[in-house]
Amino acid sequence: MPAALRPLHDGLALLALLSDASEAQGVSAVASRLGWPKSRAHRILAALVAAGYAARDDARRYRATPQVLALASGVMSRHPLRAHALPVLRRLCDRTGCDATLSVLHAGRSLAIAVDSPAGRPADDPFSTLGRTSWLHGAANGKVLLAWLPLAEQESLLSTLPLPRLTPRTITDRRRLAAELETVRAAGYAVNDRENHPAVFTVSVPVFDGFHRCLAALGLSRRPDDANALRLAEPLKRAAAGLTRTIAGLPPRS
Amino acid sequence: MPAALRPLHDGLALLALLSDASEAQGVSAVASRLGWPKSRAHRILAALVAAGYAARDDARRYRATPQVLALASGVMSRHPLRAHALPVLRRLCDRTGCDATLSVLHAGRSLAIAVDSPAGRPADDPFSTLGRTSWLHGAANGKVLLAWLPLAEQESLLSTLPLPRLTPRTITDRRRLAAELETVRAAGYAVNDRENHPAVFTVSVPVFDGFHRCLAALGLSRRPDDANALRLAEPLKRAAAGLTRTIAGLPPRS
DNA sequence: CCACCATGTTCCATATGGCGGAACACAGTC
DNA sequence: GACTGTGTTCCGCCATATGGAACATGGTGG
Repeated sequence: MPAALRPLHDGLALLALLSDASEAQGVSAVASRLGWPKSRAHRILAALVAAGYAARDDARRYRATPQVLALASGVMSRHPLRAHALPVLRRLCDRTGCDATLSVLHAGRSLAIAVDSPAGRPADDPFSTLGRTSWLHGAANGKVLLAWLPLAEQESLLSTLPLPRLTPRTITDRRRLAAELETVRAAGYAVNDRENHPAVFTVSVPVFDGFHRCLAALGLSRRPDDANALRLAEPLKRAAAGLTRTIAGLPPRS
Repeated sequence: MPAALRPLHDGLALLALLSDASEAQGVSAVASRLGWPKSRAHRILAALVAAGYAARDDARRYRATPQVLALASGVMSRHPLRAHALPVLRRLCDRTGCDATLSVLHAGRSLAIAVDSPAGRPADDPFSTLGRTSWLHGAANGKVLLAWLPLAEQESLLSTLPLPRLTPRTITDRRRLAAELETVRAAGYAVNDRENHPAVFTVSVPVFDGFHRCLAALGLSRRPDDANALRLAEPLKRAAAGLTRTIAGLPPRS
């Protein structure tokens, strides 16, 4: 039953494209990227502008307006995990000098719902951006989310997910990935050493709810040099345990 | 030329509604809030779910998913002002113990594009949420944005904006508001003393680009008790001046 | 200077697919 | 068991999205 409410579907796709694009996009660029006829791209861009979610440059190129933030504000302020995690992230990255990211599983990817970086420095880790998603097999947070997933879902994901090679070190073999997840579960934390970006090393631990279901993954990222997993893993585990304790009393949330 | 691309328009409206709503909404609730027939609400909700931006509860009620964050991530990470402002916000709120908010003018409202609160405490100010918008006449940031607007636009806004009473102290008279803006320009900062929310006191200063155009407003919020505007205004002014200096070399941005 | 290409915009006959009222199903309540 | 509130499905009508082609526009290079 595809092709339902096509204007809506297309509009959201276009908005996502604009949001992702680093530069303003023209009608033709949009049309070719999405495989649309120009007239459609034009029509939908005009509608997005009319709705205030996109703006047209002097050069007739389009970008997303800050109004899209309004769409996200509710989710950001309302998510209970996020609210409780923010102070924890702050302390973690101030103490370790790393970028801290809290991610949840969404649509087969790892989605960052809370982020912080050390005082006085913008985020280093290119994946440490609110709302940014990563491949599960490449990111430490992704491995954690995968490792503590109920078996049925884990197997289903493991067999259907594509495992593209993101860097030379990415795990692209399903058997090796399964073995890695075993290791992760045993150790209680996951490591990503330049497996999804050549300049990022991450350690991640799970955050549970009251029923020991893994709700999220909490990760610390730094440059790969002299990285010492254990040094990061211990404070991380303690922080996650604290979060788990705080969350345990709260109602669950998708 | 209204009523163009209605499914898109409606879908965005619905998504905004879901995002704003504090609780999950049922089909009927949505329909009545937007004045739609139930069938339309149902159809569009289904489409949003199919697109992954909404999720259906066990109780058949709908909420926005974290995927909407993905729409905002680009805008957040790409906005140059925001990137440079984040460390400044961090220092400000750690030193003063207040919530810090950077806002821009968007569609006749003040829109928060960067936010921070002191370490170890969630945000106090209910308006200190990324993407949240406020009335220009009630918020300190809004007054600043209004006060340094080019005269033509300022007058146009001043004469068209409704000035609803938000608290007993809100300025609802256009003449008084104009006088207040005069004062703000003269002082170099704006104050909002429970004019917006009974428990919020805010001081705000402008951030300029290289041509002395006011790009944004930088505000500090705290509880109204023992608030001392001058104590906050001075460090604020210094921080904003620093930001202005940093920004001056950067290309302008809507 | 003009031919050229790529881009943005407008137009239009067609039929796709959104439309909403009404009928249906399902709970929970008095 | 009648009732009121949900959410869901159905269907004939016709609004309106569709995309190709024609029309602008403007920058580039021969």
